[in-house]
Amino acid sequence: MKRPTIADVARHAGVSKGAVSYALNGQPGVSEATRQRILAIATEIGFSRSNAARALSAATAGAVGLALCRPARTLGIEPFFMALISGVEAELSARSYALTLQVVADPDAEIAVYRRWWGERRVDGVLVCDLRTDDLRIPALEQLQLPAVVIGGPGGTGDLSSLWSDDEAALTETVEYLVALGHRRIARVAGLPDLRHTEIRTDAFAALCQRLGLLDAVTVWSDYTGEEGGRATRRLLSSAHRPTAVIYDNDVMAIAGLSVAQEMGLTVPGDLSIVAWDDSPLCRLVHPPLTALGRDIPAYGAHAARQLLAIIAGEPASRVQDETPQLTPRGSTAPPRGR
Amino acid sequence: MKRPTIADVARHAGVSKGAVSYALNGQPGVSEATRQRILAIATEIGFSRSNAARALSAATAGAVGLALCRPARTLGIEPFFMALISGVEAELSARSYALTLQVVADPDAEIAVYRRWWGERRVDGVLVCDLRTDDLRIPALEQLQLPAVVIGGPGGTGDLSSLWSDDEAALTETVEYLVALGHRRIARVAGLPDLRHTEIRTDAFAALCQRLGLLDAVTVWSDYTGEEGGRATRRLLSSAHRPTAVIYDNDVMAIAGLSVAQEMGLTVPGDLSIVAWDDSPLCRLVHPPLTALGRDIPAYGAHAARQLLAIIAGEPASRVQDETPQLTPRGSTAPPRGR
DNA sequence: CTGAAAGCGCTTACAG
DNA sequence: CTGAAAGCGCTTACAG
Repeated sequence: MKRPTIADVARHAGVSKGAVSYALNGQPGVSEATRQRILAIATEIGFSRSNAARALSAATAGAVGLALCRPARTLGIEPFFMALISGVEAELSARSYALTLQVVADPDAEIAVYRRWWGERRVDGVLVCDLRTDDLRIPALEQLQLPAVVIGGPGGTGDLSSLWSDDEAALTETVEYLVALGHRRIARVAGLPDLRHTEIRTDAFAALCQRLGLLDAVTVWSDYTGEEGGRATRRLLSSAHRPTAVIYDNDVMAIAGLSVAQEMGLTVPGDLSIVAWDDSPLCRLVHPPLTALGRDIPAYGAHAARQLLAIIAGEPASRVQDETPQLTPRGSTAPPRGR
Repeated sequence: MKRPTIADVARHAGVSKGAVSYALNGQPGVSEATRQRILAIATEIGFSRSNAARALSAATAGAVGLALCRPARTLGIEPFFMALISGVEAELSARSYALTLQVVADPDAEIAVYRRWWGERRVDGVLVCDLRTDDLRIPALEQLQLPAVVIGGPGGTGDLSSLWSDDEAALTETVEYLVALGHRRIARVAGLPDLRHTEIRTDAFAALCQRLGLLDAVTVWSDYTGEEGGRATRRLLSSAHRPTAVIYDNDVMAIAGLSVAQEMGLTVPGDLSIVAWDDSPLCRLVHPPLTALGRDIPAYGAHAARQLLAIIAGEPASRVQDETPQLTPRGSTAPPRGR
């Protein structure tokens, strides 16, 4: 099939190519009547604007980039990313932007991808995930002046726009809930230690437990995989003063922790209460269903996308706090059985 | 930052823009020495080719499209898609192709996306998932003459290329294994009934069970969600002649089934054996770990991507049978407890 | 093996 | 409000 071009529309409408372009872009330069006629003809002959030509002359790619920098095995299993992507994508496609996705091995490779995207004019901006402490991607993006929204923070995002949720508040709510149930020995299985939000949660947990006088509070680090989450749980439950409640930094590790508890002959929630961060359908899949900290992740992604499109449109950088995760109590938490 | 263009490289190298283009594309027209010199200069001044300009003049988008047509809630939770995407992406980025992702609501919307991508010259080809019976996307893509690889089959893919795994063989291996363990009442919780691979599995299951004289063999349909998988399991386990083994069409439903069995006071594998299709880390997360039919899904995605790139490069359509899923026995299957 | 030039399909100042 | 024209940064026949 031969694709119609703007010249075909112009010929059919009896106007110049320029007029068609103005009509298509909703810009002044054509009368409303002419605009409508041009648009109708464009639809009629099945015209779509060539993205390449538009990208070249208008210096806009019509696409937004997302580089995902976790090992493939972690990526696949956490529902978080797919949920985020679906939200991002919904917002982008409503505004006729495409989403370009790339999986990278490490932050250096990710920076290389940003440079290439910038050089190739592949994307008009990027969404940055998994903010780290002293994240080298931030100065790299600042230097490229590539529009970007960092999904993470607050803090550590330089002059770039950012979007985050109040993990400190969510953690506080969770710990206070567990304390109200009667727990005094609470542990936490954290995600990768150099991620900024892990750091925020760890600091908040330490400070809060000290304030509440929970001396046995301990954080152990993991990598978000079920394997590591299970191992960490096994270690925790084997210690002399084993915790009566564990907070996990993601759903997958929490489910692995539940299995380990069952395997060690402990009942949940009788012997051990479990809370999962990042509520997902997985949490309702297991028995007992997991108490979890949830938020609307597709909406989170949609907000980030909208924020990025605003910056691409020329608005100044912004820092936005999104919805705070809410605790949904389910069957995995209860008062500790008296011992 | 000002982006260097091909003209800058040409000036630095003291050659014409055409020569730089030939050097970049590895085409005859420049001597090997000149090519090396041009490439070195390009790297030195940080040149990347504008994708827009290349797309416009070479009539190639440098991108491949993937439209995902499941509701967001199913998408996020099944590890399958992320694993597939990571494999696709690895293959594409190794050949400097980008992956354009779009989430769509239904097959009609998906066809509209293909038309738009074609009209905008956004992608050079597409990967088609979730092949259905009488799939309208097939004639639409044939009409557009948009290069495509259908991940699914065999059959029902018209003149398009396709890639599939032998689900009939995998199902047969599984049923024979369960029968060897002593199971006679085997049920199957299937995915969406209008998906081609569900149909293939259902037909194979019915034929095989009849051949083996398993008269209670029953297939119930579901939608891949844990919720529906759990409901189907509850129904099966409440029937007078409840099955002693259930085969699930995905990992998520199998885990939900396990929870339901536990909730109903049945032990797995003592009272009920469970097999999950699409082995994933989730299957090893639960207790007992699930016996599962697995294959290398990133490799599957990579193969599909490679096949598509070959077609884009002008090779004829091909139909390829990929690796057959392998059964990995774990703790969720055993001989049925005598009753 | 190399250079000059047309052309891909748009957008956008610039005249009218 | 509209038209003619330059230009975006490449690729690719076409001459030399």
